[in-house]
Amino acid sequence: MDPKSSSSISIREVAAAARVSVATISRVLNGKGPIHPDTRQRVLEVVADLGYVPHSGARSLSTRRTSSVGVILPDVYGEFFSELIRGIDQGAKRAGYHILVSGSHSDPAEVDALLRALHGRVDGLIVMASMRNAGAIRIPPGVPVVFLGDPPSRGGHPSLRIDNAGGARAVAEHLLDLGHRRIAIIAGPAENSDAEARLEGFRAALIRRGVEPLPELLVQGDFREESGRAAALALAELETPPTAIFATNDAMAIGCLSALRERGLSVPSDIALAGFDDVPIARYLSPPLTSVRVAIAELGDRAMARLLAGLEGRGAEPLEETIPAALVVRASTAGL
Amino acid sequence: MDPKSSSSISIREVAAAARVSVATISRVLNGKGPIHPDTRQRVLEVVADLGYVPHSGARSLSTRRTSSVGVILPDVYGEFFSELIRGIDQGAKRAGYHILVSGSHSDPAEVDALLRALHGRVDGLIVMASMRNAGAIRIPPGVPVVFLGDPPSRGGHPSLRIDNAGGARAVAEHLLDLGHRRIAIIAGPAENSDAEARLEGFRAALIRRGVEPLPELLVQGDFREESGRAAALALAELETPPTAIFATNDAMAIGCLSALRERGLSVPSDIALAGFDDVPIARYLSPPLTSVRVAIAELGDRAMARLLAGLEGRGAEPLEETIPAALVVRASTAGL
DNA sequence: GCTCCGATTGTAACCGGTTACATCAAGCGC
DNA sequence: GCGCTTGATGTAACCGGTTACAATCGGAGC
Repeated sequence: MDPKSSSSISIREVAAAARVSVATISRVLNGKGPIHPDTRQRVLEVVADLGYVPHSGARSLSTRRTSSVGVILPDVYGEFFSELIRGIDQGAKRAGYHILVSGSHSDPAEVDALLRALHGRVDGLIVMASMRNAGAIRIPPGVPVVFLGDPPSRGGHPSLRIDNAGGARAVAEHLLDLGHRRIAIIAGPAENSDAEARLEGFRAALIRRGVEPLPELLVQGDFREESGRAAALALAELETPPTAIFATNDAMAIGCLSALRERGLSVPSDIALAGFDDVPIARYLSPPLTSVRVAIAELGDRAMARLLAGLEGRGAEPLEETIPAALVVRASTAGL
Repeated sequence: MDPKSSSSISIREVAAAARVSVATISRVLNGKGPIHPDTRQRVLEVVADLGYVPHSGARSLSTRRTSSVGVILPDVYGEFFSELIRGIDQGAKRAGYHILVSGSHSDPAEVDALLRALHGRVDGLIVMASMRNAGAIRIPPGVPVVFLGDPPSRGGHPSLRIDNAGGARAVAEHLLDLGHRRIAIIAGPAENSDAEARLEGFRAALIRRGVEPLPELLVQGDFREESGRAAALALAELETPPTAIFATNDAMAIGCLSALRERGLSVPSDIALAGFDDVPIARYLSPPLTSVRVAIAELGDRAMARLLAGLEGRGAEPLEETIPAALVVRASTAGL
């Protein structure tokens, strides 16, 4: 009723107030060992009275469990990471864990510093290192880690990835089935492994079907709307414009759409357009955008599940796991 | 070169290996107190050799500083929270802090449990509790906290908010200046304080200019695209449809746009449309969407700055701070 | 030569919990 | 009545760092 206004009280003070030992307080609060009902009652009253809250940091030190996991991402910007974090957080909460999130780590050295800072603060790690240079990351031995995205399962750590190639292949086959042969591709950032997998998956599918990808129909983008705009404008300038465009993510597809409309080109009658990611607004564009749906939150959730499995000893199952990507056909690629 | 493969080594083992005391190790690693160059050299070599990484948890216990702050959000879904987290993370990183994020806390009791679990794990908190029932949250005494959004500065904790009312007013005046008088409003979720502030700000501005908001032009939404669609369809059905629509967030405006186009109504010539948030794609819609730009990341950054100020003793300044919201006019509200 | 001082380093208490082990009393079987 | 088991609780070591205070040592000052 009148909690000490001072900073915080320790278990020993509670013990003194309840006229028992610290061990008893600890046991009552953790439901361990036999405790006399009267004692438990008294302890709980004192605890409530003093407004005592155990110091998790101290508890972690002696139990060697922090109940939290570190999440290291290349960035925390945009729809994708938002969903990813949501999935991870969801999985964490279900298991009573907390997540320590850190983003914007372009530099491997920075990631390294972060890993050190996290030592003793987390029980395990979920690391997404999309950039190529990620190979340099040194995971301290003995720490359970789950990788997201590209890095091959280094050091036997499990990894999860999105089926970028499969999704891209589905788009390619869909466009080919519609009769398209002059298909442009807007690639993502060079150092991004998702971007690369999508590009390669798409090209491979074209080739498999006997359609040679044309160099002049490959435009470099950076996954942002503006680069999609620029790409579309460049493609529209060609003497023989493509009949279809595959943007390797939705943001670029959106920029694309905006530019095509400006140019007076109609989608899909003049040019068909497909994206990747199936962001929530894809279906609300006009025309609604054909895209590839990836269960991003599920990716996060699975990652956390894998990590927790590792933490609790029950180990591996398959070392690599792939989250499926499903084609979602909408009006932007309606038949020719 | 051959770090022990075992889990982890302690400072005492390092001390033994370097033939010095633990105090010396600590001093070398933290740059405290005078250390003989030779000693420092030797210690650093041993540390590198053994791959020793200090246990942050233990350090926190004795220094009583965790270098991390808790971030409690009602949800972590969507563009808004993504940006917010980015801003917070950015501010945190600049100051060498980590962030413990937790979302999806609809229930105040849950938040309460979380606060307890975070005790001793974080130095301070950033709490966003948009839901009405948030008043029940009991912040433990002595913990620096910064609130985001609605809650009045309880217990003298500083709070930051977005200038929802101001932004909404700007939209209203813009539409009025364009000559619109029959203006529909798509409200956000009832229990959301941002939604309410936008709604009220808008209505107040209309009234101030002598335009009475009509009940039949007020549609309930939930901040999601689909509710925007539904609202637009309902409004289009009216005998006298509005000449302009203010959607209290962009997601709903996007749904709206999609429905209007489907209905064959042209924006802005048939109906003008404005949103709120200025999400990245707003400018790529067709027509580009008039919206209200909120520096969300800045909100997060400021919140962290305020919290850090509180942590370092240099206290208050104004207790409440408002992040401005600026009208961004685009084609969706071009002149009549 | 002796005292004093600063540089350097060690010792041990402490942060706030958990828990192995010890203690003590009561109940039980014989 | 005695040894043993079981229940309830206390004692103190330990988790892995930090740091106040003490100790040691070489040179400066007198």
